[in-house]
Amino acid sequence: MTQLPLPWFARSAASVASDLIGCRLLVDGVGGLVVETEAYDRSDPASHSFAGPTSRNASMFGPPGHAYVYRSYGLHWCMNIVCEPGSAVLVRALEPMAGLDRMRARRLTTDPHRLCAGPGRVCQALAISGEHDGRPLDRAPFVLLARDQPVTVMSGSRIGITRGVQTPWRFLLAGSRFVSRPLPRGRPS
DNA sequence: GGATGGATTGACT
DNA sequence: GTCAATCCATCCT
Repeated sequence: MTQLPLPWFARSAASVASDLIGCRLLVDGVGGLVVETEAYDRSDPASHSFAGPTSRNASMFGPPGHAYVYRSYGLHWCMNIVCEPGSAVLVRALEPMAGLDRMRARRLTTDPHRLCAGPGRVCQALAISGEHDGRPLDRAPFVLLARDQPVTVMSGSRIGITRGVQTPWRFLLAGSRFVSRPLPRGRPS
């Protein structure tokens, strides 16, 4: 079990997003396998960083390997991991592995496939909020471990955006039933 | 100063 | 399938 060092994130978000599939993310001992991510970068019209730094997205322009946590639709939290400046990877789904009891209590559901399937659900299950914005992923309460076995990564179009729709920067663990939505039938985009 | 819409989710028809 | 919840950046007047 190897903790990913912060410089590991100092490269393109798409590259990090693909390599994060199969890694393990824990917050205070609660978490699991990363099975779904999306990449966003400075040149991407769908990205919060597209129009430059603001108070909300300041962490996206901070050091790599730190969290960028923002509020979505006024009520949910979404967690990203910062890569090269102005780019980040959105953590969209985990396969629950540790702290299932705490996840169930926070999420008010017992279905293991609904505990961490979606960016808002991941943050609720792991109790991630604005307090974690800007904090480094190599220190408590975070633990982020490298893959301990090889994985097959699939890619497709990102979810819930209106611009940059064609960019295939959503990454999934092949065959996982813990993703927020399956890839469309047929050839991946 | 006000209106609009979003990297979402859960409840409901 | 539709809709409301509700924060904040952006765009308009």
